[in-house]
Formats: sequence, C-alpha cells, structure tokens
Amino acid sequence: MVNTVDTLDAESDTAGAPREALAPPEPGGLSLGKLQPRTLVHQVIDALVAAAAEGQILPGDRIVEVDIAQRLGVSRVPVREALRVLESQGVVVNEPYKGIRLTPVTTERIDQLIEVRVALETTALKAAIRLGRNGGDSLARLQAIVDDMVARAAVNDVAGFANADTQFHRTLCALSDNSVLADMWEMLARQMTIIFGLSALGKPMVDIVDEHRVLLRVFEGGDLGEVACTVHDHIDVEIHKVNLESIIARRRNEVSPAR
Amino acid sequence: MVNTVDTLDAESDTAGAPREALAPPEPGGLSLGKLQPRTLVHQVIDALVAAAAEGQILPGDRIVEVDIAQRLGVSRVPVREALRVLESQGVVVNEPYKGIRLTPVTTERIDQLIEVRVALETTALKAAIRLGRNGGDSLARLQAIVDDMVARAAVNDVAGFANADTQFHRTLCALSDNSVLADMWEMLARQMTIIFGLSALGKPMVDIVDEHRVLLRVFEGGDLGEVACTVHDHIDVEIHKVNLESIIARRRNEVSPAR
DNA sequence: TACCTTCTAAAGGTATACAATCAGGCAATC
DNA sequence: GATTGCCTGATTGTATACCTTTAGAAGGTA
Repeated sequence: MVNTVDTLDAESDTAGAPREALAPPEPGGLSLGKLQPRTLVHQVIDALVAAAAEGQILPGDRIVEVDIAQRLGVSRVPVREALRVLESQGVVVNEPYKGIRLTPVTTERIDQLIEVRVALETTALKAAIRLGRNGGDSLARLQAIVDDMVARAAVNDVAGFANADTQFHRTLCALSDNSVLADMWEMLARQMTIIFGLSALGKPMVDIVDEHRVLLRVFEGGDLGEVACTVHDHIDVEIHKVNLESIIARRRNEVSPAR
Repeated sequence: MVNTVDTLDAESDTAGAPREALAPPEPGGLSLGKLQPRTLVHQVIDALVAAAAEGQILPGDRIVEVDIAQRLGVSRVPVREALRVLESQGVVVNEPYKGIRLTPVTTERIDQLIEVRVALETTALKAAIRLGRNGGDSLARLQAIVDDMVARAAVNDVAGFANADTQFHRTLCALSDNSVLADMWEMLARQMTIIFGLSALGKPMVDIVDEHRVLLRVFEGGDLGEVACTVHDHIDVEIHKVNLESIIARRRNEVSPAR
C-alpha cells in the first residue's frame, strides 16, 4: 500500500477545515495544539471538497466509490465513510443502491443556504456583542484578516482572498462561543466554498473588502438591529445573479471536453 | 446472518425520522410514493438515537462499535458509518483511535442548541409568513397537531406528547420551503430528543399546549418581531433549570446499577 | 518509592471479499 | 407490438479479516 493520496488531493488543505482556527500563537514558539491523527476519512473528505471546489467534480456529477478510492490510493471503506459524512452535511446526495452525486446546485438552493447563513451569522454577532466581544483583541483579529484580504486583492490572489473571506466569517462565528453554531456554519461554508469555486466572485474584491469594513464598524457599534441588516445585505448579494447552468456547462467542457 | 436488529432496536421508529411527513394521502388509494430502501445504516442510526432517547445510553458513555454491532446483529461496517453520520451531526464525539462517546450534555451546550434552534425556527416562521403560509391549510395542519397534543396530554402519554411537539415544530420548519433549514433543524431536534428523554419535560403539558396555541396565533398575525419574541420565549424555557448531572447519575443507576 | 521501559489486550482504522440491488438489453409470451 | 421475464454488467451494501494505535499493567532500574 503506497497511500499516496495524489491526483485529487493536490492541495487538499485549501478547502478550509477549522483545524486550530483560534489557537493563539504561543509566544515561546512551537504553538502546537492538540494535533490529532488525521485518519484517511478526513483526508478523503478534504480531497473531495477540494476537488469539488476547483471544479474537478461538478454539481450533479456521479461519484463512484471505487473510482475515488483508486484515484486516492485507498480502499473503499474510508471513501464510503467520507461520503456518508458529506451526505449528512448536504454536500452530496445519496440514493441507496443507485449512487451518490454531488448535490445539484440551483438558485433556490443557494437562496436557502444564504438565508440560513444570514440567520446563523446574525445570531453569532448578537451573541458576540452580548459577550462584549465587539472590541479589543477580537476586533483586532478580525481587522487583521481584512488587512490580509486587502493584500491578497492587491496581488489578485483570488483563492487566497476567498480563503481569507471564509476565515473572517469563521472567526466571527467563533466569537459567539457557540460550538453548535460554529459547526453548523462550517457545514454551510463547505457548500458555499464549492459554489464560490464554481462562479468566482460576483463582484470586485475591493467592494467586498469595503463591505467587511462596514460590517466590522457596525459590529463595533453594537446595535443589534443594524447588525442584522448589515449581515443580510453583505452576504445576500455576494453571489447572486449568475447563470448557474451556463457556468456549470462551461466548466464541464473545460475540465473534460469528451464528456 | 439473521439480521434481527432486536434489543436496542425495540421501537426504533419513535425517534422521529422525517420520512414522508407531508405526502398528501392520494385520493385514488394506494398512495404509494417513493418508498426507498432502508439500509442497515439508517436502521442503526435510528436504533442508536432511540437507545439514547430512552436512556439506555447516557451522555458521556463510551460507545463500542463491536458491542453495538453484536447487540444489533450486524457487522461493524454499518455501525461505523452510522456513527460517522451521528458524529457529523454532533450526537456523538469521536477521538481517532480512542473511541466514540455520546456527546456530553452540559447546560452550556443546551443553551447553545436552544440559541441556534430559536434562530432557525424564527427564520422559518418569517419565511413562511413571507410565503403567505400563515393561514388556511398550513395553519389547520398545525392546529391538528396541537389537538393531538391535547389528546396525548389527556391520557398522560408523555412520549406521544413529545413526538407531537417535535412534529409541530418540524411541520413549522417545513412551511419555510427551505430544505437546508429543515435538515439543520432535524440535526438539532435529534440532539434535543435525547436531552428531553433524559429530563422529561420541564413544565406541565397543559402549559406547553397553551404556548403552542399562542405561537400559532402570533404566527397567524404575521408580525415578524412578535414572532421572534414568542419563539424565543417558548423554546427557551422549555427545558431550563434542571440539574443535569444529578439526573444523569440517577439514570445511570436505574439502568445498570452495576456500573 | 519513583521513574522509565516493555509488553499486551482492547478498540478503532483499513483492506479485501462476498452479497444485494439496479439499469439496460434481449428473448419469450400473449 | 407491447408487456413480461430473465440475464448481465456495474455499483453499492455488508461481512470478515488484518493492521495500527492506545492505555494500562508488568517489570526492571535507580
């Protein structure tokens, strides 16, 4: 057994697992915290999500266990378990004995994802404000991420920018100290990562940066009602108005014109 | 292989799977719709949740794969996959190579669950109102469930009452036409079912019925702000203020005094 | 006694083999 | 000619067997 995990894997870590999101950078150095054994299942999950995010697997595509297993150089078991996890997270859909396919993306589904995400992030922000997290260190950390976004935008690093964006919102959710909320957000984020990867961003990066700045300021202000509106506006328009079918069709040709 | 699925299974269907919640009863008779094969994985999931709900497995308890497999008369594979699903839904926690245990229940965690659930249900209600579902057939369906609750309460059928309660809120979420939201709610519901099973209800059934009536009326009224408050109050106090540790300890003795 | 090695049983992780199911084509029947 | 039955290949579901890791006991050394 070689256990290479190549091909699909390529850069499995780009796909945003929480990992040690908020581990404070141990001043003494090393900063090691709890690194837990990464079983094949986790790796397969990351590989699949990454593959989906970079368009190697498109919404609606059939996913064949043995095929994935071969390409990753593992047996079917970890693949199956990974798919079960992804299924229960809504990334793939499964019909017993018939097959698994990447969840088809429709505009309705995107709207639904957004609606829930807005609700979660609004809740997170309110909780954070209630905890007095809208200032000081917490705010600085968010600000740092925004700065990072600016830097990425300057060199046109789209992928890095998207990651920073994700990290911003993840950090935000973490401020609520609500792990249930954070976990659920992570599920949504995974699905949205895939969609983002599909459509690129719906608007120029500078604008997005500005929106984050506004969001930060409102957060700092602490007005609950205003927060709700701002989150809604920010997330809502981030993707909208793209013709999904055509994008998917185009991607399908780019990746494998033979299909 | 006998495939008995006894013991643990006992009454696996009480644990609230969505199944065909809203399939309209085909007038012509037969009413057959999409019956899909129930694989062992699903059955194991139901069995585990049911076992947890009725206190056979308590929060924090270790769950050994081979043990479950033997008791259910299946191999380890379906059990593992079931546990993976439950893990990704937060019902159990897993440390690689160390073991899986039922997610420990703390008051903090309950608060977190409630916070998210309130957010989701509020969002669902708002969406339903936006869709004009706060009347007519939809409202009647909810009312019917409340009536059922009354009936159950009359004969002191606690389990049935709890199921009806769950069904009420599930139906409510379904009214939003947001499957993402519904799926997430289902995750929370599973966890809360377990907790409910632990602590019984925090208040008399009559009061709960009344609260549902109020909720229905506010929903019918369609005032978004009022809806938010009502949901919050309703759910928030449903469980609170019980000494979890003592309850769990007592249960532990009831079930297996030898431990 | 305290500490460190070594060993071992238990349990989870992975691989392989077998069984069940589905989809499609082809032939038999009416 | 349409329907039914059956066969076959592909793919998923399940069972069994093997490997790896962990935690704790046993024993040695200072």
